[in-house]
Amino acid sequence: MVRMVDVARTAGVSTMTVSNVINGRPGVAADTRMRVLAAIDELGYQVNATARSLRTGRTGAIGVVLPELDSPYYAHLSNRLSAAAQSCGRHLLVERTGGTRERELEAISFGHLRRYDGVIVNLVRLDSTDLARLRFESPVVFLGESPVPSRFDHVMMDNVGGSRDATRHLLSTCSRHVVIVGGRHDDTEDMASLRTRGYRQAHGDLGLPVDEGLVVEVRTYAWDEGYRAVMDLHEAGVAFDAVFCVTDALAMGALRALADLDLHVPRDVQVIGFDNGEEDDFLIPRLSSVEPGNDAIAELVLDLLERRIRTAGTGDLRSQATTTVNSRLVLRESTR
Amino acid sequence: MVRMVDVARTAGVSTMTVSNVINGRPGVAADTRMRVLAAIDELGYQVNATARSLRTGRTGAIGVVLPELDSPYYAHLSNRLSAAAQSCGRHLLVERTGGTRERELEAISFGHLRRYDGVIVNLVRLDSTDLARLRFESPVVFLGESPVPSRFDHVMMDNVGGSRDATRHLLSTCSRHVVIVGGRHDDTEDMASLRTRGYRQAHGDLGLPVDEGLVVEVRTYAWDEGYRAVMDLHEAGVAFDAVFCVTDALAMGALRALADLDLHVPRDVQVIGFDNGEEDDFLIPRLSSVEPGNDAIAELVLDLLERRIRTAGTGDLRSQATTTVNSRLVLRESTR
DNA sequence: GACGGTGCTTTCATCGATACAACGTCTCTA
DNA sequence: TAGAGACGTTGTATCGATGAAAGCACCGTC
Repeated sequence: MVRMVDVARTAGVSTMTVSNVINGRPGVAADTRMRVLAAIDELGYQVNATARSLRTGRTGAIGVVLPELDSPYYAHLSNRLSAAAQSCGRHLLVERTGGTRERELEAISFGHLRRYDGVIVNLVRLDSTDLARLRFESPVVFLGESPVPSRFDHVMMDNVGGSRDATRHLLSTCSRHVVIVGGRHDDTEDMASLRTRGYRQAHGDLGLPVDEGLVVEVRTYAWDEGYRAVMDLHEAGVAFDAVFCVTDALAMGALRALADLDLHVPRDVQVIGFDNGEEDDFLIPRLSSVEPGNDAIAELVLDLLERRIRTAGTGDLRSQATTTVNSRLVLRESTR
Repeated sequence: MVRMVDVARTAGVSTMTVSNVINGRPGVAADTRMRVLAAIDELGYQVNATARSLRTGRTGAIGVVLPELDSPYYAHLSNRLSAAAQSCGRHLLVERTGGTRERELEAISFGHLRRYDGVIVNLVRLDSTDLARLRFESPVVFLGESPVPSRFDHVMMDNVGGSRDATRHLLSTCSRHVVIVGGRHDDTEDMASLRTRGYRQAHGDLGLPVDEGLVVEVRTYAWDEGYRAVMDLHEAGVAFDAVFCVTDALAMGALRALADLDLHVPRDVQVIGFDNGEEDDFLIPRLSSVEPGNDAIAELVLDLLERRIRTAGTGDLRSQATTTVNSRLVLRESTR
């Protein structure tokens, strides 16, 4: 284990000088710098990030806490964030909670947050009261649907608006029995409820009643549940001529089920997803979807976090707010 | 900032006793333990992971270094690893290199590896000579195709065998002009070359020549390139009756292109992918694919890493080896 | 020759948790 | 009653880098 003091001895200087060279601080004579660099090279020295971090209180890393890593939405999100962070010279680490309360609590625990200079958190289980008693040192930006206390930065997509647009499109193109896969019967503040709210609003706007039999709840938001939902409806003899799925993965499952039932999309049944994943353009038929402003979200989140990190400790917290990013309906082949 | 010494003062003991309580070490009287726990609770104390890590040399985290996070394969892999690591009580962090040489080098640098107790690395740009001059303190397990010096643990899938099986299936079901999308004309040791090798072997086994015009190179392994490859072939007037894609994403693009060309799968053209992603079962048609043993790989990698971590520093390195996990062809609707 | 300034380098305390060795107290045995 | 051993606790050095402040040359100026 070669330490800074070893480099210093080899170069015939003090550790402070080595530190100055490493951190590019001024006030080191050119030849001294050369000697130090040579010693570093010779000994193969590398800074001990842990020691540095203990001393400075900074880690040089930012964290991203997500429920899952394999759903297309989170996969794209983490990739986007990572690429963006990289381009502004930051190290980004992704971790997964599995969507459990216990691990979400741990992820936002004081001790855990301190591992990073800043953290981006997407919670799905915790609610405002869980967050209320948190004392933060670490800059945090929240992402996602769960409401957070107003003193925190929070970026969310326009779940209600996006769903309303999607549902309205289905209703205005002569579909009369629009299923929502991944909807909720009760109205809380999670993703499913918000998207269902938009679905209800679209019906209300057009003076149409919502048939609760067309609101299908799911256990997960993955492919198989979308498939199962459509199959179950069909077996139960429920008539429908459009399906709005609250995620693209559900929509993929729904498309597959409709194909198995020999129902043509979009002629017999229209389908719209949510997330506008890159793969939507390659499905058969190409999937219409709500684009929640993915790029804008990633950029905004990093921007807010960067600002928090800069102003950390100054007590300057004027900018906290929940920002809602506009969504946009992208129509492809699965709709008329 | 509440420190251990604050807890100690409040509880009227020394920091060592607090440390013993926190780390569940024996030799603390029951009532002392109670007082310490009460003090911890009262002050809201949380261990400073950085300081602990500096002292012990352990971080409690293991790292996963991947080229991308949004390709279905890596997304599933990271999710699997994370879930498995969690179930054996370890904290897992994922980072992305973007597939650049520079960032891959940084990721396996001595200083960077020390951030973790152990690291799982999937490289795509570096070769054996880059790795040759590395001195590791940190336990590392390599994943993926690039060959690594024999002193390291390395888990890879059976790229050649899987591709051979896939190609053989296509050839033995009366396809005579099998395209490989994502193939390579020259033979190196990267993923594309290995999978092309299997493709060539299958031809050789049956005494058939390989038409280099059917070996299509790609820039990335994502959807759009699969689409483009098939479209280009068609526009060039190349005749083919089967497509083997070296990743599932490419295959999705290929399926989409074939649909646009009004070619029926599998009647006119058969398609096989590679990776056996969960979404394959929901594509139209359901995609036949090579299952590379994803679960086995994740389990094996963590197991090897765990062993490395345990034996770290003991100089006990007998177990290094390249392990190849068996692959298996999963036939669905895109093949006859 | 004394003085002040500048440019470079060193000294030393510090960050917070851990582990070794030592210590005092108590109990048990010879 | 001395000696050994177990038990619980404490003092202190340590991990490796950092930063404030002090020290030391060296130069030009009056």
